[in-house]
Amino acid sequence: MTVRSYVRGQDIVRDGDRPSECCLILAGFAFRYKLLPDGRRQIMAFHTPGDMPDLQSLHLQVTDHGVAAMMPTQAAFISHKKMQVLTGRFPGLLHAFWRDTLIDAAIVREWLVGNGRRDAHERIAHLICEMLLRFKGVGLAPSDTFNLPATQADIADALGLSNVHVNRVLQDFRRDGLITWTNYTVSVLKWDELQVRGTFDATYLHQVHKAAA
Amino acid sequence: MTVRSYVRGQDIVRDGDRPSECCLILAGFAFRYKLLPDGRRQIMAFHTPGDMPDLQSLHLQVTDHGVAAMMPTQAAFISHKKMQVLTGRFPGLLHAFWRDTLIDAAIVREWLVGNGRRDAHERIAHLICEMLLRFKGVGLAPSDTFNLPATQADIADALGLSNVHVNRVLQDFRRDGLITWTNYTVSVLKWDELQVRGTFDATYLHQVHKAAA
DNA sequence: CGGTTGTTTGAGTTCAGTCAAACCGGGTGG
DNA sequence: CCACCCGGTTTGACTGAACTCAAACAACCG
Repeated sequence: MTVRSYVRGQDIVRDGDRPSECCLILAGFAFRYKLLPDGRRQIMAFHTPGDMPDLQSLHLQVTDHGVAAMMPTQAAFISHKKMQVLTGRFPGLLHAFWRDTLIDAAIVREWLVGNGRRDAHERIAHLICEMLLRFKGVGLAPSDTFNLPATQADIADALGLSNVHVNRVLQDFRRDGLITWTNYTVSVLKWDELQVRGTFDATYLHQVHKAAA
Repeated sequence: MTVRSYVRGQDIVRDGDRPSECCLILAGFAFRYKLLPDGRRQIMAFHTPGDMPDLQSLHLQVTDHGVAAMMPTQAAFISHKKMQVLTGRFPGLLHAFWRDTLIDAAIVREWLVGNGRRDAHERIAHLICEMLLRFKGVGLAPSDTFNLPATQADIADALGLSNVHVNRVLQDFRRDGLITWTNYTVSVLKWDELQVRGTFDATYLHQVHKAAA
């Protein structure tokens, strides 16, 4: 097992690789993304410490998307061989990993709904709701405030919008007193209303402890 | 194990259920979908005979989306208990199921890219490319022609477009001699050009036999 | 032969994109 | 210590892809 460090923007896993190890985020923030030939980018997930964004490499030879750091980030790498030994010995672990990839997929599906059928305001409200609950679940948002090292352009690429439009929607939400969002720090001021604006329903997160919010 | 029959539009798995069994499509066609409170719909996957759209229910208590029949369809239901016995006895099966859910997720991610960053022409071209390769893989498109029991409104709900716009794009593709699409039968006439128009790259399908096309 | 479902066409609208410039704060080097 | 730069945010003006609404058309079916 090796640990490596990354700076903002650096690839942790490269699209097209054939990894022989899985990575575990130890500290920092990462996202998964795909690029179209002409440079358009779609971000498909945000990852916090404790996540293993790369579990699929255990079964799928070639990686079909990249993982990049959003800020100084440390990741541990565990060889597939060792993973197999571990899961062979502790079948519970195997099911936990599988479950993890299933929740991951559930979140991507919800994003698909957003990019397909929600308008810009709904998408952004929904994303904030999701972040807050997920971050609460892992202790990254003890109050209704959390740190999110994403630029407005990153948010745009996650939600299929332009950075300009993200900016305008955020201003609307600020004007309406729903949130504050400065300096990579997000605070949710009116949770209930934000949920409504985002047509948010937390079922898809499959959280065991229904985090109160 | 029980077998049930469904008509077009009927739910095979209902959103919000707590299933105690997994379903296997035996014949027909199905899709997975979510509805927003006001009725907007997002289709998240199409399924052919042999697929198990519901594998996630093995690990996630409550279903976060529906599965519905696109035409007269038969599905077999296998209890979770039996699934556990099977996978316990044949660990290879367990990994095959996991792998299947991973590919499923990879396809959803690619759809996310489409709905987020591809325009209408690209989305539709991409979907046709994907369908052709997947259907070839399971013998449903021996030539470059296949049956797809989806209305233009279904396609619209899969791609985050309006039915009217889908119609207009299809006319463009027909005019350019890329495809024909009548009576639920799709033929790809210019595979190479269609791939270009859809910025299609088959990596994400993780097909073992690189299906020639 | 009506009724129903799906496709096609036309006209007008809008949400979000593009382009371009101004602004702002933090870091750096002269 | 300040001028400059750079990444990120904000603002304004204009554009356009895709949507909505509404009606016509076509095919199928009982």
